[in-house]
Amino acid sequence: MMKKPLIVLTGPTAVGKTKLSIALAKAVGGEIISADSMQVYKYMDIGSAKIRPEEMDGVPHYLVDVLDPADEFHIVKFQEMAKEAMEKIYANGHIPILVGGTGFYIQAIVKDIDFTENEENTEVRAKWEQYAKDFGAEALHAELAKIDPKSAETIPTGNVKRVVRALEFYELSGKRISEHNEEQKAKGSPYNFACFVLNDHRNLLYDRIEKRIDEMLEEGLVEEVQGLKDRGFTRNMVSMQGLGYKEILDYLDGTLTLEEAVYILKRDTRHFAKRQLTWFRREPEVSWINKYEYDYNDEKILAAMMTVLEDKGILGEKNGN
RNA sequence: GCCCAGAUAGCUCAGUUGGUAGAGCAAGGGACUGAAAAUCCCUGUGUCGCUGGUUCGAUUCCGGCUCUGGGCA
Repeated sequence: MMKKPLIVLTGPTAVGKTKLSIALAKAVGGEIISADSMQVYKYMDIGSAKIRPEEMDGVPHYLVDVLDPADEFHIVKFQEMAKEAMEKIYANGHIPILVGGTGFYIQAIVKDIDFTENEENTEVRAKWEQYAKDFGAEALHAELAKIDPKSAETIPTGNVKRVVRALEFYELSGKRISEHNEEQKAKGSPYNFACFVLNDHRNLLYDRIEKRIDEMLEEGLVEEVQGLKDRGFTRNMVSMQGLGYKEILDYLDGTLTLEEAVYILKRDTRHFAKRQLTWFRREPEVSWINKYEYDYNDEKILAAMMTVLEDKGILGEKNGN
């Protein structure tokens, strides 16, 4: 059976993915699935740089504006929802386009990573978190070394979050997470896919990030966060840990001045963009689209993308319809 | 005009009882498989303001100059 087509458009925050995604979808007859951990949430429009309905220009979007900020969202849920959306898009005779900056989420789809090993169990996780608090990160790490030495070697002692997950994984599934990871890494993709990473010179990207944050503030980011606070959403929720939300929340709570909050927000968004690029760099099968190589011209960029899609035969099936 | 305090990494500063220097932040690199806009790891040479002097040797001591704070007139 022929592999189904899949297009991915990613890149660091604020490079211009959203704008390009619409042009791409129109050129290819695609429908968009957001691979973004914050744009899924309702009421979080400004801070998540969510696409506005009028910007969609008729292109169907999935996984945007569908969850309540109090809802849990994580990679497994994302994968489920995204796959469901893909089925609909294929049924429509269209090509799914995954658009977003979360490399981990994209990989979960492209490689179809298997997360079915165990059910989520907050008790086990809470137990190990408490263990770390009581006895320290080193003691926790020592526990991991007992059952999964390989993971213990790879995961730094200080990264309590990942040590806890490794311990949790073993306790719930009886398997070592290091083995699970190796299996999943070895997998090929079930899709005929192309993954584009949109990028620009680092300093220009940083300029754009800062400018965009200033614009968010002008558009009413503070008011948006105040509104979320009024609705009872709190910082312990995953949604409120998003960039722009946690910092403004600190300001509203009086922990920071607005100036400090904005400084931290800009800085942490820069750090985030850098981390995103680190992730994409190690992905072997991606096509880098450096905007400066195309004179910042969307038509040229689109033409380059179309060439890749044709070479990979991704548009072939659609034309056959 | 006079007095005092500064002038050291992109920024804020520490330090060298004279043997050419180090923290935090920024910046850069990396990891990541059920919190990922999260979590974590690694990376510090710069005319020590300029200019004379003392000295084997000055960023460190002395003089002058420039600039920046603050004070007195």
